[in-house]
Amino acid sequence: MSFAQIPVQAALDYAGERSDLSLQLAGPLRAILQKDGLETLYETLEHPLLPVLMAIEMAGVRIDGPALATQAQRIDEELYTLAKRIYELAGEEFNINSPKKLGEILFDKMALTTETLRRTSKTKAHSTAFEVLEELGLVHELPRLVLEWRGLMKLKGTYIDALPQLVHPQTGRVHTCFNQAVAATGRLSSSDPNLQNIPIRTELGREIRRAFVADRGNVLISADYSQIELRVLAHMSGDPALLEAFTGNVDIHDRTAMKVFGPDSGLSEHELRRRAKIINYALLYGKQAFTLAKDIGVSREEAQSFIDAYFAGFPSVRAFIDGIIESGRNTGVVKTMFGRRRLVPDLNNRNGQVRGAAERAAVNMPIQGSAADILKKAMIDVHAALPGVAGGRARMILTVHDELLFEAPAEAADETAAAVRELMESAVKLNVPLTVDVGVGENWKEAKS
DNA sequence: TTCAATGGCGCG
DNA sequence: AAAGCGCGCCATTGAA
Repeated sequence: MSFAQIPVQAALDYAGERSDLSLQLAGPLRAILQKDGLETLYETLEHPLLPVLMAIEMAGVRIDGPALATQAQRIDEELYTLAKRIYELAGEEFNINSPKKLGEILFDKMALTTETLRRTSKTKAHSTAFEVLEELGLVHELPRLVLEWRGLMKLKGTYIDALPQLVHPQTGRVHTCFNQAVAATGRLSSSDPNLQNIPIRTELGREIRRAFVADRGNVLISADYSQIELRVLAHMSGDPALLEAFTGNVDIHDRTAMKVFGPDSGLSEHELRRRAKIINYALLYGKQAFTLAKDIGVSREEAQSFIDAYFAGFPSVRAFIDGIIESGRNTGVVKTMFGRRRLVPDLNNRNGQVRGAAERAAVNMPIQGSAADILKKAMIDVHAALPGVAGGRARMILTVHDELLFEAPAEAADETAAAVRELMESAVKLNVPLTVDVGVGENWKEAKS
């Protein structure tokens, strides 16, 4: 959308050139749209979305800089303490941020080993990725400390230190750039800065998210689609059990737990739901028993039996997956509900690894892409309605795949929340209801209730 | 100084 | 790491 990545002088030179090129390209590109049956998608979705994205970018988001600065100090102290201990255990000082140096310490100097050799894909060096350090952590303290150090370092470098520097001097807010033609599935991406990967999963992460705040007198309103990809799956596959669960407002993870683990597995409700959630979101895209076993802490054989039970319980899902791969192999293309296309030539690749990866991507695209289509439609509808809501004082300020974030005067919070929920839930008509969770708060974390 | 490749990891 | 998918950004490394 913006010139975020283009140097100023180049942008000046480029502006005129881009206008001319756009004009030259319009004809040929229109012909391609027509040939591929994409004119409706363009006219009704992508083109109307453009001004919405521009409005969001210009609105920006307010960041509580001092709050982040306070965090930075505390993190620095923890990092210093951790590093000192790591150096003691290693018997020398080294760059913990360098996988190369860390590997030399762990595997050469200390001679730690993993069950099976893990090498990085490009350089065939010893991997020091999370799973490796996690395994090494069972027998030694140092890798555990390195993981802790990495977690702090990641959040500090990527968010705590970086975000305050990106506050625009004129607006006092952070303005991202939404990229409309990057993701292969039709999703939007966000860059400079990326506001679609703000932390939330750890306590420190949640602290960072609390630094995304509303202006004085305003509140933030978060509205996110509940399990939208699974609902899209229910709609597209027509699976009776999935349709029934969503229509009857049954908790989908509990339902999967029942189908996969049975009524008397002996597991706690919480553990059942946790495992079922992983299964729901993973199996659809081809997760293997090997990886599932690691994720939920069971044997490979048990994991395989869960996978078998899942597809036995949702038979149309199996057929849906196979159908996408089959038609993709024949036509070279997979599509979303709205007709968005992704070319998948590698479905016929003779290399099994490459072919397998292509199959998983091909199955993922119609689901992830249809969810993206739906959110885009909702964005257009909501943005069009905002002038009539809360006296036109509510603004859309962010979009994150299945969530929209708004800023509105505190006294208009309820009115705005209700309007947003209604518009999002009725943006698209599926064979299952779309439900939206709405929350209000002074900051983003609080608004996600 | 800048760039690209790499390993690694934040989010949905 | 890869043997769920989709992204973008960080620091390091080596080269230009």
